[in-house]
Amino acid sequence: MSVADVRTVFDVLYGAYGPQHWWPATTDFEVMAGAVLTQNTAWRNVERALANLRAVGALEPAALMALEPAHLAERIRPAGYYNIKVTRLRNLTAALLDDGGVEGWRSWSTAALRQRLLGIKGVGEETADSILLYVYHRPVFVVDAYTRRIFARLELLRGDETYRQVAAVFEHALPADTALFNEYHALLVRLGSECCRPRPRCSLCPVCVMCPTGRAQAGGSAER
DNA sequence: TACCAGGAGAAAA
DNA sequence: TTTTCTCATGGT
Repeated sequence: MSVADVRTVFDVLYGAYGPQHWWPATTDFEVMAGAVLTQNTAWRNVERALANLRAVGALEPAALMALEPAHLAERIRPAGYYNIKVTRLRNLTAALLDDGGVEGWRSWSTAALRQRLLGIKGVGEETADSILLYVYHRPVFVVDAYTRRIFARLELLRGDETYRQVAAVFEHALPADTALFNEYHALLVRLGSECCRPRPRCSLCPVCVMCPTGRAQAGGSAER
C-alpha cells in the first residue's frame, strides 16, 4: 500500500462524510472504559453499558472499583462478554489508580505508556492505542477490524499483516498529527459500520468507487 | 434462525 | 510459533 493510497482513501472518505468529531464519549475515563467494553462489540451495545455505569456514578475510577464485581457485571451486561470485561475493566482501572489516575499517565512517554497498557491483562494493542490516541492525544494509528476489512477489500492489504505492520503503514504515510489520526479512524468506523460489512450489503458507498467487491456487487457500474 | 459486532487471552496443534 | 477456541448480548 503506497503513501498515495493511504491519503486517497482519507480524501475520499472525508469528502463523503466530512468531520466525525470523535471519540463518542465525554470524559477521559469514559473513553478508557468504552475502549474495553467495545472489544468485539458493536458500539450501540457499549452505549447501553456506559449509560448503566453513568446512572450509578461508576464512570469514575474509584467509584468503578468500589462497585461489587457482580454489580459491575450486571451494569455492563448489554455490552456482552460481561464476566471477562469486569476483570479487564478492573485491571485497567486498578493500574490507572496505582499510577495516579488519568493525569498520572499524561507525563509518560508514548512508548512507556504503551508498554504499561499492554502489560495490563485484557488490554491489547487496539485498546492500548485507542487510549493513547483518544485520551492522551498521541499520534498513534488505531488499527481495528474495520481498517483491516476495508483495506483488504480495496486489495491494499493482504489480511495477514500484524497489527504493528498495518499501523506502521499509516503512521509513515501520514504526518504525526493526532487530529488526523483521530479523523481517519473515525471515518473508517463510519464506513465500516454503515457499508463495508463482512458480507457486503451496499450497492454503492464512498469507497466502492475504488472497491473491487463493491463494484462487482453494484454490477460494475459504481457511481455516486 | 443464523450471523455478526470497533478484541484479547488461553489452549491446542 | 501459529491457529483455534472461548467469552455473550443485541440488532438485522
